[in-house]
Amino acid sequence: MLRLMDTRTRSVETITPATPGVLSVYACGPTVYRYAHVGNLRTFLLTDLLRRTAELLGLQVRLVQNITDVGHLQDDTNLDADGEDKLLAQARLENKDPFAVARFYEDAFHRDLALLNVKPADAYPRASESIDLMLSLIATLVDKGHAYVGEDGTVYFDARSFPGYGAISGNRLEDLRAGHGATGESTATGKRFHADWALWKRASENRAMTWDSPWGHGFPGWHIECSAMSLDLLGETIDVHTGGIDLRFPHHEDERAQSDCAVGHEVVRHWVRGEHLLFEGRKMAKSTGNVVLVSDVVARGFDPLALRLAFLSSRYRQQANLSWDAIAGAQRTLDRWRAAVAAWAEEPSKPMCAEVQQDVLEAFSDDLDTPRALQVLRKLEKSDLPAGAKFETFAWADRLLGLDLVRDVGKAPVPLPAGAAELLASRAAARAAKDFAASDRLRDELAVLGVAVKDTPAGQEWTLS
RNA sequence: GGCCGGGUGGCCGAGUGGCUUAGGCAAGGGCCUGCAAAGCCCUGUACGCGGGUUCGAUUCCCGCCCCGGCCUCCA
Repeated sequence: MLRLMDTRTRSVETITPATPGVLSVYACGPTVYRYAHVGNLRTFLLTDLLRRTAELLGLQVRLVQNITDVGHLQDDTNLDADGEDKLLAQARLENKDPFAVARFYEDAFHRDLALLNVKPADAYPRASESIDLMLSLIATLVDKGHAYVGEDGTVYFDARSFPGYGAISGNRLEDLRAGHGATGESTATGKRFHADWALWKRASENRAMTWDSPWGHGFPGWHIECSAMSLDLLGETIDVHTGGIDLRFPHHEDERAQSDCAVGHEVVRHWVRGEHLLFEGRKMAKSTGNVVLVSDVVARGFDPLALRLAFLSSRYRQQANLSWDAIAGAQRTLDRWRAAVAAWAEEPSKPMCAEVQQDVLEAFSDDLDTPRALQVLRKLEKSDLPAGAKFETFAWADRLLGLDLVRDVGKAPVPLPAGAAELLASRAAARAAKDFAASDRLRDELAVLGVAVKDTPAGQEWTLS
């Protein structure tokens, strides 16, 4: 049985799909105006772990993840026609068409997911291609009295029309400060109430990324896209909705209000959110200047899956403090496990260790307790169970871990650099003759070529560094 | 002002009303080795502060301090 921390009820809930056997999951995706940083990816990994666990438990998973390529403003309080969209700002910076920018970073997003072994979702709907869905949802909300056209021509959701507003975030309408952050002053002109938010914004004719609508030429607000696309692709009941903790408010609060008001009942059954990743003690953010990309991890010589392992070593709903040391430590473990798995694979296959298998699956089922699962596997690694059983169990567990642990099994030997074979032969001869001065000199020469030599009872062995 | 999450040994990080009190990294000692490397073994008794509940609290409750985040940009 899969259990997850539901941030609405604030307790660990057993996940029972509304449709038996089929788990529907909606994951808040990226706004594709820049590369995703590793903090973003940690949240996407959460969805992947959920999916892998559910599948191993025998559920069919229907996963939808949106691509936000329009409507996400730099500053949502600036609701006039010049409100700057994140994508438009980036397009201006890069001197490109905004949709070209969006497609570029969307491709990068998919590549990053692949590098982290995150399985693709079943659908990646784009906001810009779901405008009709949003317009019809907005019309429904206006008809039902949950939305109104403000004096500025923008369509707003009436926050006070949804009694459950605030249930996710714990924010009470009367305690919300008007305006942006602590500054206090609202800059929006057409709202009836400061907590109302825009569903459709009026825009001037010459603005890019705009569409015609019954409420004039304009563009959608950020929150409405998730309601529209999730209702369309997953229906009026969604088992699990994932995202980052920072989306709790206002994004998810507003999405819930829109979806529930449109269909008349609770749409999302469970909200699951990943905590922030800190880097060197600070939240990873552009404004903090500590953004790390997958490409940065690769540039430092690490396997992207070392990053995945580093993430697995802490619980998704705990803030984690990542560092280069932590990634390096994960890389060492990853290397050791891959080598061990490859060595075990040489031994006769034995049945999986059922107890370990059960413990690992139970750890994942228990609100994705990956640190515990890793502990179970470390114990197995050091146990005196047959190598064949260790191999089978690790190979099985990798379906959850996604670390390519069997990558080096039966791997063809890597060719030596030119001249290295001769040096190795000379060194073997020198050692046989107990000429250790020559032996040490040859070891240094091989190291320069990138060949690391170590001596074992069976003779010298080498690896490429 | 409101809301959320934390404070665990040198560092990172699990966890728990008592039990041999994770694990990793780093450190020290040892085995092994011609020397290294790798590996293996051993060592280090920690839970922010003050109260309370309890036979017993790091774990539960209250207060306080500190840290991170959110309050209409954010995974």
